[in-house]
Amino acid sequence: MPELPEVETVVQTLKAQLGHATFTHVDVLWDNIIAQDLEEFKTRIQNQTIQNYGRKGKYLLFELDDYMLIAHLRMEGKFYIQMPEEPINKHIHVIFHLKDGRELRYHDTRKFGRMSIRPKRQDLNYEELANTGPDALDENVTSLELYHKWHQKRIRLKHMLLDQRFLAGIGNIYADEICFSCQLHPATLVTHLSKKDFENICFHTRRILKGAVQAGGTTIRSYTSSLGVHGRFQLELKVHQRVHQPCICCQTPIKKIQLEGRGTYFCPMCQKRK
DNA sequence: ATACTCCCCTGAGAGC
DNA sequence: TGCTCTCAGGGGAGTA
Repeated sequence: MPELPEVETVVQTLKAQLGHATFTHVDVLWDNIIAQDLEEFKTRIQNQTIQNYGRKGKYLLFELDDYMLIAHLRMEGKFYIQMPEEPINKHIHVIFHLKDGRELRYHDTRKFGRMSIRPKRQDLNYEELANTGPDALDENVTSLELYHKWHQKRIRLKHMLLDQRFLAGIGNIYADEICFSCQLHPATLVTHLSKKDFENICFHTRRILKGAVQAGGTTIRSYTSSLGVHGRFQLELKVHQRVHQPCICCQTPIKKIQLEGRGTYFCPMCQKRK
């Protein structure tokens, strides 16, 4: 599923392939993808040119002349740039028509993704982003700030990592990888974490996500209009999806448990509960 | 304020 | 082979 690095790859790829494209109109084939009044969405997109591309956490931000097109891919959302004559896959739910004749098509097998168009504003205070904290790659946020804000909460480490108000962009896969790199049990209570632990969490979060962005970036050339734009995570996962396989550090079989309703992988030897 | 539960969806995999 | 059942999962909404 797309997490921060995949979304970043999508942003960069669309920027390279679409540039300052202009929308003529949009066809919506599945209404629930649109998180606002459908007619309002359709009206606002007309004749808008993309001025800039951005991202906050897992949200894609297309800055238009007067509006911001905000999209979340959730589990399986993808954007394709295709020509009108290309067949429309059954999982295509939104078709943006471009002035240059191409189409930006939104593909989403499970229909979990959402998008909306809001009047543009400088402060990024869009309702969609209300629960989105600082971007995980925003270096201006210090571990000490995060420590003061979070260490007294009665939640587990995995919960904090998945909470987009902590650092936006971390999903289930990277949360497990971060816990592993920090040698912390995902069920550790946040109140038991030290300032040093928060330092490690920030360091490894950024290290892992940046590495994944790089990996996504390296495959950017392979994207074509028919291939789809969805980002690829090619880094080797150290614990996630590796149940029963030996830990790369100590050979202990990786365990899988349910935590916060999420499948959670960890090494019972390397990651001790504090 | 915080903590659950439900919901949105489909494809994959299990069981028969 | 083919049917039915179960489940994953980000995040918002609703409820306790």
